[in-house]
Amino acid sequence: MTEAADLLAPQEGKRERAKAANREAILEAAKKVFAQLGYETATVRDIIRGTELASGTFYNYFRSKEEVFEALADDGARRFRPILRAARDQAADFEDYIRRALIAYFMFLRAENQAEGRPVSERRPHVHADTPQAIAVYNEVREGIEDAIARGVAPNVDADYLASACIGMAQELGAAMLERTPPDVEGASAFAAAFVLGGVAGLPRKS
Amino acid sequence: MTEAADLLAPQEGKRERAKAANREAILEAAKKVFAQLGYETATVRDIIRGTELASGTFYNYFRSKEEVFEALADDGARRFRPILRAARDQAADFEDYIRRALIAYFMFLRAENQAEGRPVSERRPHVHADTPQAIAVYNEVREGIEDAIARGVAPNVDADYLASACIGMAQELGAAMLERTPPDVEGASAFAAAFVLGGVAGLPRKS
Amino acid sequence: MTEAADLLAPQEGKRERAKAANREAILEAAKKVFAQLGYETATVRDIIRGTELASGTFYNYFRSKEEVFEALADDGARRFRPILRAARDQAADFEDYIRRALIAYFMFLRAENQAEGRPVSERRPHVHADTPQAIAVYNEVREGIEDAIARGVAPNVDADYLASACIGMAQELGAAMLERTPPDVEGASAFAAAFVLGGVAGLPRKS
Amino acid sequence: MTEAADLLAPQEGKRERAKAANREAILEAAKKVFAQLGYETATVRDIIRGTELASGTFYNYFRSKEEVFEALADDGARRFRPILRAARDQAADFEDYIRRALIAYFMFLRAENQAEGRPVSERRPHVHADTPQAIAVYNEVREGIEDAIARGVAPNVDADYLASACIGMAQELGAAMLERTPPDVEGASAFAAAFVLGGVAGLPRKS
DNA sequence: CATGAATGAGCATTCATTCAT
DNA sequence: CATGAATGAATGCTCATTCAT
Repeated sequence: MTEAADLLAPQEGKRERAKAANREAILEAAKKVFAQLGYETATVRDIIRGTELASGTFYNYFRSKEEVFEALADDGARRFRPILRAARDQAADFEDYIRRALIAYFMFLRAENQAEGRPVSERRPHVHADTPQAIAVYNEVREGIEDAIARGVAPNVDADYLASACIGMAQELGAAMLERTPPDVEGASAFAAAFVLGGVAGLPRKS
Repeated sequence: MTEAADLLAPQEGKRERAKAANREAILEAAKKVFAQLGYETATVRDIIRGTELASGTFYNYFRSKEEVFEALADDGARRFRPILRAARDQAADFEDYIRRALIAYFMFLRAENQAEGRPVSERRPHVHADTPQAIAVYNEVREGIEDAIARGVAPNVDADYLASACIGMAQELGAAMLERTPPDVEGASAFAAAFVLGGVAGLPRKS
Repeated sequence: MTEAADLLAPQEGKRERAKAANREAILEAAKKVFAQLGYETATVRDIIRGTELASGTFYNYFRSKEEVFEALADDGARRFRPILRAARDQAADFEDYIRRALIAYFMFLRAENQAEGRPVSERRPHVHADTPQAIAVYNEVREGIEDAIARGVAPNVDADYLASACIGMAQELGAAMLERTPPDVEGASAFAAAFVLGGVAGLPRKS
Repeated sequence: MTEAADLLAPQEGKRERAKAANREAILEAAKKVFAQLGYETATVRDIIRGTELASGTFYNYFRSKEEVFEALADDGARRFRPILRAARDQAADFEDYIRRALIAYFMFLRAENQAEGRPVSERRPHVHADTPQAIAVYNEVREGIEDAIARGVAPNVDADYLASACIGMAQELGAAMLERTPPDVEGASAFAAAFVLGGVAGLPRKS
């Protein structure tokens, strides 16, 4: 506000830096907590317990658990969208697009989960990842597929069903991939692409 | 309650029958409650509220919410397994098996969910069905597929990946199906079968 | 429910008795707490701290602080109304009615507050009693006065103003009375009656 | 910090003026907030939100919510006392004094509350105004009455009771007046004066 | 065995107050 | 002095679970 002060004071911004760091700390903690406990089970207290902050401080940054969740989802979407977009732009044809998209997806998945995942043996067996990023990516991919069909670059099949099928497959395959050490993005991508392309080929065209 | 039985049955077994009836009532209520509220959101109180029993009585039958959940899952599995088994036994070949299994799966899904579903618009978008039965069936199907590959009736591909892919696809497709009114088991089954069979055909054989 | 058992079991009802006792304990504690701290300042925890019950137990009896408050107010009203009614029915004329009503009011006040009042030296100086009973009685009295004017037994003056004036006077006078030891109901009643009757006599009649 | 500047200081006083302005801003905001929310419900945050200052700044001027409240009360008293004093000095006799004092009181009340009042329908029915000024005036008036009796210009009645009666009446009548639009100071004053004078006339003299 | 009141840990959230900047 | 982020105690309330009846 006072410019004179600004000139003298490069140390101004310490507060801003702390603020950003705290926000990041909360998001980081929330990411872990959501991954380990799931959205419903996770509590705001679990999240702040994962930081060095006090309970009230959480509310200086987010108004609720829901809001952190959305911030995280936005973040995931923001980072994944351009990747998927690039895949689409560079793709020669539908087959190429599928291949690129799947590689992008599995790479993203590995990147996001390299930190630490849910303990291998779940309490709730095999209920799907409801982490914010997963959901964001989920939606992104679904749109991509529906869009491809709408634009006619993909065969004219039931778009909703196809998107669901691909998404479900990729999601579950992703989980399987992540359980291998190291997660073989290559193998999973190749498998998924072949499966989808073969699958689409076998599908009945819509009237 | 069942008068005929009462007539035949001096009073012996009255307790047993009451016990069984109570247990059944709890399971029935739990099924509805899980379907409507989801596992996490549902409370033990929600469940007993769905019966005519007192809260404490719940604990004479189950030690916790988790335990009812598992009982329900076991129940689902117990009822689905023979159906799947029959599909396998009657199947002429792999293609036929897949078709039958998928039809069985989607029919089971519809049957389980026809009662009353979660309000259409979820709070958390597209987090998977976490009803006990779905999970049970999930595992059943996975075993079926892995078994088929192991027995050589299915092409020699990565079993884990294939099972995951099929399961994920079927699960998500099932969700999409249930959102159509009425749920078209036929369409979904046909779609899924074509997709899987095409997909398998496109898959690289393992060395 | 089982009548036979009922016959055998005079000890049945232990639970009911405990329940009633607890309810009473909460009301009793709430009465003290509201009197000492005021409605706003008082917390549910303050109330249960005044009993031997656990925090959650409060909610088996009342849904909120507001609800205890109302129960207390209802209670006060229920006990005061017949007294006031009797005063009215037995009164020979308006003067007699006022006298009786005021005596009834001050007696009720003494009875309610004989237990223990707010510490003489308040933190918030002289903000009026917002105890449930006081409010209940307040409303009762106001209605009595307005009714008397409406029925023509009282001089035709501004009813709203008169009720307010009487109420305010009685309230404050009551507080003053309670600070004398022992509270002289007689003196206060006589003073108040004379004041009101003289006051009414001096009032301008409405057109 | 700049003491030197202060000593030399053409610009001297800038700080003081800012300080005074801030203090005033807080008091002004507090007045509104207390009037709208009531003392208990109002929070320090509500108050500073009504200024352009930062939360911490509040504590450079007042140590707590309680302290602002008292400052406001002092302020009210400081402004009302001379008015009441003037009424006394100009009064020809006791009757005149009462009349003038009540007019002064109701005018002051209207002036203080003309800005914006609490929403008409209170949550808690008819708990008295707990604004600081009202309390200050309350005390001022009480002293005035007790003083008058002590000085013998008023009839020799129970001073404590008379003060209480008048105060209570005026307070409640004031509330009733404020609920009329526009608040008729004239009518209320006339009513109150007639009531009090008549009332006093009817009172038993002390031995 | 059924009952349902009691329990108390736990949760989300608010708020007065402090203190580094 | 002003600032506003951090703090953590306190609050209302829920809920799984226990246990006397």
